[in-house]
Amino acid sequence: MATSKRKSKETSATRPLVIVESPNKVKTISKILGEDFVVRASVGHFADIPATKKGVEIENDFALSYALTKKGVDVIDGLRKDLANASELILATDADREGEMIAYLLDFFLKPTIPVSRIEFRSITKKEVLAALDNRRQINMELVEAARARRALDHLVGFQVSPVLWSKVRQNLSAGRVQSPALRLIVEREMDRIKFVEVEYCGVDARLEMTGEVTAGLRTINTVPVATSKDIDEAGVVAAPAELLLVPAAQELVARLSGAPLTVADSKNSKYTRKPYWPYTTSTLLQDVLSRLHLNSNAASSILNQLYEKGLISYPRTDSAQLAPWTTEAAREQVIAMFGLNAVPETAPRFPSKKRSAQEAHEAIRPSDFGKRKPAGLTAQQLAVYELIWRRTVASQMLPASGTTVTVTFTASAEKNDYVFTAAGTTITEPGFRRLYSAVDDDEPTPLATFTVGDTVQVRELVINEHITKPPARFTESSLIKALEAEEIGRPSTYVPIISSLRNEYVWSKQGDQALIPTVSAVAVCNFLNSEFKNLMNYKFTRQMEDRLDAVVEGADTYLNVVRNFYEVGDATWCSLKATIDAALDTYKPEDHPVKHIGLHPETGESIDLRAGKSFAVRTKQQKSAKKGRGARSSGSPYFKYAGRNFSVPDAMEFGDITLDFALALINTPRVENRVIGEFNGEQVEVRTGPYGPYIARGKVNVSLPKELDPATVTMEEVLPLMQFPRSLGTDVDGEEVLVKLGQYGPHVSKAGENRSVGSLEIAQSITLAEALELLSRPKKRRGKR
DNA sequence: CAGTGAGCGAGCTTCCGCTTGACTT
Repeated sequence: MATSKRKSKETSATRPLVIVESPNKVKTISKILGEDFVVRASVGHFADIPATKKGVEIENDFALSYALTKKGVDVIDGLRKDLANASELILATDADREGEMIAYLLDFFLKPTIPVSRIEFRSITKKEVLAALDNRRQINMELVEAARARRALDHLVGFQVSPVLWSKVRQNLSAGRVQSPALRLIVEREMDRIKFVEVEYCGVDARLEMTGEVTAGLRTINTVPVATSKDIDEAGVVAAPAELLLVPAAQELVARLSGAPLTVADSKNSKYTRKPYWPYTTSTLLQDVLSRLHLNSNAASSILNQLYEKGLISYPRTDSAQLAPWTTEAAREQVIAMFGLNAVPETAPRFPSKKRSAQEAHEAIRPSDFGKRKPAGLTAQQLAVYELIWRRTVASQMLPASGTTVTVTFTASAEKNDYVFTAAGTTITEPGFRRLYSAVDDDEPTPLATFTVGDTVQVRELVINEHITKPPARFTESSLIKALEAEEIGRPSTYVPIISSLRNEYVWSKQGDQALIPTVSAVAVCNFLNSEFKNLMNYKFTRQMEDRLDAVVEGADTYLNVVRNFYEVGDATWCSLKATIDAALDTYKPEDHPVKHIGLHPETGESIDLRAGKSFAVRTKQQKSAKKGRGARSSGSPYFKYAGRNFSVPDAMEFGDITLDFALALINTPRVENRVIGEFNGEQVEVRTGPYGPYIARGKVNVSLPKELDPATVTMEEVLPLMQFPRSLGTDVDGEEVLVKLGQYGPHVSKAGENRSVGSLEIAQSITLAEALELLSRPKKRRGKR
């Protein structure tokens, strides 16, 4: 009998073709299936509906015509060749709605004449993949219909509502099912911060006279609770029965109580238990990585992908925290090896998603091999992320942390007033999962000394702590992802792109800070959408959509009915999108809706209103991505009008800072006219003021005026040093000229298209050829985020 | 990147969800 190996090669023309989504899965699955199968990848979606209003043919029963994407043409070409030699086609795309759509589109574009079947597996193990092969089915058309409905609905929202923004707010803006509620979260939080009323309050701590540091905090005065931040709301109102303690009263109190001992009135024990954290999903992992490693979400997400490509972790885009049985077992074995048999619970905990929209097509994010504790060849950041994943997954199989929390109550009396202080501490008897993992915001439990009821303790010192209530924190990339996931808005593969997309027009951050600050445009768009598109801005919108799609999957509803109801007819869930759009176009008068009424001019009484930029200035997408574009046009910035003049306000300005004082200062700043200050190399040199401040224009070269120079008085002599650029440093041994230039990204050296930043103008002025060549020989820095 | 929005008007912008690479200074 011929060896099976040779046989399979000879008959390769009849091997089944298995198609998955991720190219990174191909190798693993090939290894499992052996040479009897050919495994290929679709590389995600390879076809889409056109990105125009015609993407959904409303007049034609909302038909969708999918066409191959640029990348998809090559993918399908390759797959066709593989198909020509295949005995059958097995569609093994992800086990979720989009995966079913991709399977359907593969079938649609490949038009196979051989048998076709669909299989699914949630983790790539021999057992599961082989079991899947024995469990063939046909493409589930209900799932496909639901996916089409999702696609159509998103397209309709994006491509019908965005143009309304162009006509009512300003050009170049966008709206979408996911991005618009995300924007609302950020803008609403900003408004909460602006409205926030700060309140000063005090606390009093008694440091007890005993060995070891014990501090008891004042809780009540004559049974009236002393207000803490949690008793004070955003409007500065204190919730009864708590009352504010202010500095003078606190000082009086301290004077009165000074020297008085505290009596131990009560000591209560309660059980302390903390369950292990669930294994990571994309959302929880991104949150943890962002808050621990201080990366932006793009960087974090690419590290996850790198670990995945190296085969060190399971698939990084998942909404499931579930572990496959063998993973659970491997994690438990790891725990037992490290901490003994008693460190694992009798039955392994399970982590089924509580979210209706969860598709759970993959496992939780976990190490591929628990034996790999510190894989070699990783960067410090990659290792740190791997380590987190390893710890969290293994810890998920450990015992809860448990112990006892003691709360001791002390009393003191002075001048007919009764004062109650409390102190609390926790003694851990079983550290459990905490031996491997604790969250960033977990408090470290500390034990409290033992007190006997009836004893008295001397007070070493009474300390007054002054506080001011803090406004709610702005969203960070991390907390935004958390909020989106909580509202079930967006999918694991889109959390990071959504943030990038918001950063395009709607949010910005200060250097070195993670807080997301909305632009003025963001507020304008949010105000408009809140007023005219309440449904879309409802945080429940996506959940409502998912319910409707579920009905399609169950066969209780159809694509046409869902999409038509959404767009044209309206029903119990939705009012017609078309009617809403028409109403907005018809009745919304932008002039009646300033972004903000700044105030009245104190002398003239004239109203000063902030308005979004106008439509005449448009920056094309090509220009945004710094490709060759058409003429230099920029996005209109917000402005206010006063006394017939327009005053622009930077779009990236904190909304709360756009006050009447700010406006008056702008109005009173003398205007600097453009001014020719001299000539250089036969070209006129002019000082101008642009949207980014004053600059020097010479021919086609623009250079920002350094801050220390005043545009009103600056002389040719002062700007002469700026005129020396671009400057030749000479030629390298290979004959290439080396230049120093002032460019869009600052001063840099340049040789044959290679560029390196030189950091400062001073260095640019003094740099030598040798230094420039040294810089150019260094590896390129990765392009950093702003 | 480069304006102090008069008027005219053509032409442009835009979604979410799957995947990887390629990546300015």
